[in-house]
Amino acid sequence: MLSGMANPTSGRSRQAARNDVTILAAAKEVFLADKRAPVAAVAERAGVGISALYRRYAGKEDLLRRLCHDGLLTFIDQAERAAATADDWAAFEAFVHGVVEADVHSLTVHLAGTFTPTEEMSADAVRADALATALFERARPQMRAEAVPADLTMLLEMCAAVRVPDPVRTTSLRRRYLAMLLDGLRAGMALPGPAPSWAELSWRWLPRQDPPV
Amino acid sequence: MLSGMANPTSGRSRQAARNDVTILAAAKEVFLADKRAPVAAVAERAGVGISALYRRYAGKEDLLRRLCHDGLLTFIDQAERAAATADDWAAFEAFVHGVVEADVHSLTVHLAGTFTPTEEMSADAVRADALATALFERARPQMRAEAVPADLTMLLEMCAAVRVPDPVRTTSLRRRYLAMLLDGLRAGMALPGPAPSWAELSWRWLPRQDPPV
DNA sequence: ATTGAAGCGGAACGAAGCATTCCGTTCCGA
DNA sequence: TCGGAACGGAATGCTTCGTTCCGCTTCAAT
Repeated sequence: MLSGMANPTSGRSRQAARNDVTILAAAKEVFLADKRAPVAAVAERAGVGISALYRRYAGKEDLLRRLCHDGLLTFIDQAERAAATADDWAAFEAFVHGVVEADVHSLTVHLAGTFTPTEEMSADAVRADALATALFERARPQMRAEAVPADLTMLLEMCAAVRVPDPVRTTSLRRRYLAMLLDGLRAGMALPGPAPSWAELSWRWLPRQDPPV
Repeated sequence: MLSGMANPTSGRSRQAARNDVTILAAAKEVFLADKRAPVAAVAERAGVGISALYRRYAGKEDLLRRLCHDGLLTFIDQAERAAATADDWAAFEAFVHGVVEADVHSLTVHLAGTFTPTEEMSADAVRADALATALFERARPQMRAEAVPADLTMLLEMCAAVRVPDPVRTTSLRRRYLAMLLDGLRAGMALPGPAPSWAELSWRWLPRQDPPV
């Protein structure tokens, strides 16, 4: 085995390695558009057969879990990068922008509940929450008085609801309404009703079969 | 036929008339929670058999259409009531509050596309849009410069995305974030990217089978 | 050249889920 | 007493999907 794997663009294992990322990217696209999409749709989008997919993942749930975990890691990454920014509000803003841009929210929250989470995932979720809360707290002095960290979750949720057929336009529009939301987060009169508690939002992570819209 | 229908709370036709509203209310609840819910779920929620439902509607699509049309009429009604308010911003605010409170948005936009609309529905949709735009225009002087009527659609969309298992709490939280959104609609610096056009938002009314999450 | 197996495509299979129909029953109203 | 409106719910037939299986291709080591 002189070469190990000789040709960089050819060879069986090269193709296989490329399929790894292709399938994952296809899965992200497909499940972002429809979280209930069939597995076959992912394979079709990736331009591979179903076997290529089942060779890599034990089943649909396994793929979903991987996708969700990847999103969670992106979330954490964005938080850590943004935390380096000196200005408190700028750091918070950079973080939220990064999360919205990457469309991470749909991958985590919307897919959560469709599989039983790993312990590692749960730990990462806690870590992600801690990082996000820290960023929020830094920026809080510049927000209206009633703002709480749980509001961040809902802001992201609302941004994820902005969706048109064209993905590029979707991103553009999300920027628009994120700006509005952040402006609303900073100024205004007293907000009606009690703020959301963490408990009220954590139901998303519980296993469920029902498809809320 | 002395009595016509004697006992007000009993009698076959009385029960039937009551089922009319019961089924419609059940359908609203069920399809609000999951627009892809099976017809049987509606019957179960209403506490009736499936026949009782199929006696009233030609099929699932028929029921969906009816539900959507009802929502559209509620939307129009809210707009007309709000239009009577003298203060321009107060009128707009009352309208949006009313629509969010009634959770009309999910009934119209989210259900649109799951059936072929009636001509009457299309006409009502145009009428609804005109009324909403008028309300918007009246309040526009108090908004940030770039605001356009299409923004209203997205604001409602974002409010509809606020959802927790408890319906009462959902309404409460929507009030909270609607307040934030309206504050953001009024003040702030320049918004990024072009505003949405009507054409970009009208795709929702086109027949489709895909379930965008 | 041979060959063993990794990778793979896609048909086939079996389990669900669901809209709709059908039939037997109940009970109002004359 | 009786016709039939209204109904409950099982039965039907179809579609959708996750998963498995079989045979083919391709690569690398011999």
